[in-house]
Amino acid sequence: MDTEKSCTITEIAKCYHKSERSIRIVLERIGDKWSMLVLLLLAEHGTVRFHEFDNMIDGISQKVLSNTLKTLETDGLINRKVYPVVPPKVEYTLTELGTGLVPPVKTLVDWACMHSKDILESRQKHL
Amino acid sequence: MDTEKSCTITEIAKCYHKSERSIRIVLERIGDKWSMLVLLLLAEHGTVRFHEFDNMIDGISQKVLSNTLKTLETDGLINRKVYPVVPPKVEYTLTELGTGLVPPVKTLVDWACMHSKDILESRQKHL
DNA sequence: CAGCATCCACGCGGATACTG
DNA sequence: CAGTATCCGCGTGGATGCTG
Repeated sequence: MDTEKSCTITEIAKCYHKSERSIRIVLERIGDKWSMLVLLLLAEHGTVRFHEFDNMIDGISQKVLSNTLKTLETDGLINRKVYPVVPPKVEYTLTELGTGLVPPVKTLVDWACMHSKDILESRQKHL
Repeated sequence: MDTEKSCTITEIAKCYHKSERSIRIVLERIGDKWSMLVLLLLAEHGTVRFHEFDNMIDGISQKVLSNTLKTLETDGLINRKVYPVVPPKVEYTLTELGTGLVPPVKTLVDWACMHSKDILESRQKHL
């Protein structure tokens, strides 16, 4: 019943507030501050370690990075591979599912880049 | 300097935390609870009035709907047309900019519909 | 190195009541 | 009809310090 074959927006609107809806999950993941950035960095670099994320992403804290990675893993979008060595080594990669999400997200980001001026101008006007 | 022609993710990662970045603005808009639903409903219905949104969208409050519409207007994604009659009549439509955002978002929503099972299963596993 | 623990501030979203 | 006004709870994100 929650297979969500009914993908007309009008249908979705009637149960959108139920937080279990996967559409909400995906959109929330996209909207949370860092998830999509992590996803796209993985798409660009293939394999990334924790401290590499920390270096690449300016302004993120370790806790938030940790949470972001954990949630992405829970949602099946990234893999976490731990090497049993000292000092510890952990590598993150995209899953197949995560890889599939990259193109649509990239399209969106490209759109944002192209129309940044329009949006910022509109904001200026309405200030 | 904030023209954001540099659209490699690695570049974006270095200034992503600055909230003025339009990429963040767009992703936030997508991530906030109702904006994309409103956008897609407009894409499906063309013109929608305030109380029609209220009826179509289950679980939204008037205040939140009002805020959502206001922000979308500020960002230049929707138009607000007021008819000077009693009782008041206000119609919302997509702008050109907003119309352009629809296809990428729709792609994302379709992806979410198609892979909802995968995500929910993965969540189950990791609970 | 790759994190967890703790504490805190802020803002979003929700509920309810009121108005031009 | 199409909103505003007010109040409130909660969760996200941030800062700092500690650990296997």
